[in-house]
Amino acid sequence: MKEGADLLRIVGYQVQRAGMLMVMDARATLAPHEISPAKMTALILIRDNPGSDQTALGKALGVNRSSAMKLVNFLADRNLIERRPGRDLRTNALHLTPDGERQVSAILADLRVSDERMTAALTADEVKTLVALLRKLGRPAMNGGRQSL
Amino acid sequence: MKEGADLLRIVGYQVQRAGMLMVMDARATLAPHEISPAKMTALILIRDNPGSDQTALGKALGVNRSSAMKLVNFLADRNLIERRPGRDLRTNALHLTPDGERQVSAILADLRVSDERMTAALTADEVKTLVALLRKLGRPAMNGGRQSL
DNA sequence: TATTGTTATACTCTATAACTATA
DNA sequence: TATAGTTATAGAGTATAACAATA
Repeated sequence: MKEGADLLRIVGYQVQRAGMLMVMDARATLAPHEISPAKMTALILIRDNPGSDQTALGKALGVNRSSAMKLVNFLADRNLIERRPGRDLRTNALHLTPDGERQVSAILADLRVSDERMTAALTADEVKTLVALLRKLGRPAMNGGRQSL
Repeated sequence: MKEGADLLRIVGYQVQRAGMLMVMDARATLAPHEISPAKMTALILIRDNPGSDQTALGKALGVNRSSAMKLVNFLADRNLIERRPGRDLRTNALHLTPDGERQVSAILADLRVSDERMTAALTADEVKTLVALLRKLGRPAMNGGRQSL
């Protein structure tokens, strides 16, 4: 099936479709570790932001509190992370366990293999450009702070 | 929450995250039409590939036959598309109805507004570059047809 | 034998709403 | 009043497995 002129021009479709292909490969690659790409992302975010609470994790992942709960439960049940007392009595401070630290490195190695396979058609410069452009999406246009009409 | 060095480098994460932001905006924009971004994609694909069968539609969308069935049922129930006799007695040929043709144009207008809002920070050239790079993902590296070691 | 459509079923992911403890 | 965590429930979306009809 061919993508017509409209689909070729809708950036959201192109981004979403490429993302789907990348995630499908990542999912298959991570399957032996019994962890999904989204859960691996959560694990990495907790590692890089130790002491964060569940609500902040959810916001970073684009899901709500109760969905974040499920991710945290999954990771905690597998002893990859633990809930420690947070800044007040309502909040949990999320941290990787020693076992989590060890496993995240191993899984990350496999994830990088998948990522490099899927980006093999791009030069290093192209990858840099791609990521820079992706990170501009969903943000207001830059025009020196002046108000546009 | 901050994206650490690993997440910044994993292209699949960046693509998937940007795609999520784009799709979230598209979903909210299309909500009044009571159609999801994925279903709208299916509708556009059928319009641009009239006479295709359900299996081909599924492959184009990255889902299997039974999932494609649900999409086709949804669109057919709303009289946006119809199943006509296909190239043999097993297959359906999918076509937009006159009503579907009318509606797809209206929905597309709204979808473009969302897409342009989310890409407002990029120049026209940057959008072209972004789409070109996205379309290289998930394909083997180009090296003039010569075999790499 | 293989393919297409179809159906039933189950699983994953997510959201909503309500509740509690705390702020 | 507002916020964090929690729980139960429901709704999408998808996959698997089976079957009938056709190739």
